[in-house]
Amino acid sequence: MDIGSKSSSRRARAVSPYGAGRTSAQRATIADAAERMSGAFTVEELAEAVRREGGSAGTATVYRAVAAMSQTGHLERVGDRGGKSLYVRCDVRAHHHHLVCTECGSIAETPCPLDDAALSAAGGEGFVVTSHEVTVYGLCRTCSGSSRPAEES
Amino acid sequence: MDIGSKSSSRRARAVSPYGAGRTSAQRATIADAAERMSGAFTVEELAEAVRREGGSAGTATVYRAVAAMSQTGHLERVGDRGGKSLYVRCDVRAHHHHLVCTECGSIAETPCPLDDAALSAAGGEGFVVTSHEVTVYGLCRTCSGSSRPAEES
DNA sequence: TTTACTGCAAATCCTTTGCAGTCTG
DNA sequence: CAGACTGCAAAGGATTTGCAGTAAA
Repeated sequence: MDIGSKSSSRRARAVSPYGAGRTSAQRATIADAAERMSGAFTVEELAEAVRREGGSAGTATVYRAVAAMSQTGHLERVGDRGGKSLYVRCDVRAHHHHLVCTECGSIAETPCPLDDAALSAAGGEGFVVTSHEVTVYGLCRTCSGSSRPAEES
Repeated sequence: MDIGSKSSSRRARAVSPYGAGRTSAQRATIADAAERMSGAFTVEELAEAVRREGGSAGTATVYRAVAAMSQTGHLERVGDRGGKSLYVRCDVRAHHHHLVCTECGSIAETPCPLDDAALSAAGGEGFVVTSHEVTVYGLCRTCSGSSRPAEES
């Protein structure tokens, strides 16, 4: 999100493997770690994963890498957990959205359920739709199977 | 959002006028100011609006009021601008989503473009859909009229 | 050689919290 | 009266930034 400084994803030159301008060991390891993460993760968790993989990267570096990868679409921010931003790795190629399990936090991709007609209809008269975001919350297969679907504050 | 500390919008008892437990002058003024805000606003902007209306309310109070109103659905967080959370006043009664103008930041409501079928289809096998969020970005009537409709997702 | 990327630590700064006093119900 | 709500100021804590050093191109 971040309204006001909307993403205008103009792409002029081919992006580097991981969205970075240069290929440093850290950026590569960070991208790799992100690739292996299952579900959503915080920057902090990603940093831990990097170290676990044997790499080293300061907090600032991870933050900067995440920012870079978010800009190229390799990563996407999908909300927050306890004040920390949550990100998920994305398949840059296809337009898709996310299924978020409110029980365990796992995230899965889902094809876009909206077509152009639905979108322009949503926009209505005078509103030019340029992009959209859809997030579906619920219980993943695992969570819906074992825990009671109860839920009430 | 805030995955992990879900939102279960089940309401048990009738809510007070503005979602507060008690009706203090501040809460009333804050709710009023929110009512008058056009588009999205930050807590800080809401506080300014309150003072402009002649009321007084400390920052902490406004934050607490916003939190309370968010919980009752009178306010909804719709992203952030420069690190500050953005909120919009909502019509509590109907299920709807938001149209966000990426040019001026104004926000409008739009009916939900998804039906149950589309939702369960999105969830697919094993995922139990409990709620969802849709945000449509584009240019509002005003902005699309005067500025070039460039940009593509 | 140029300059993007790193790291560390200091700095930012939005948001939350502790507490004592005030006011609603 | 009980306990919600306020305000002020002091945390709290995620994210950013300055700077000098290192390495990719």
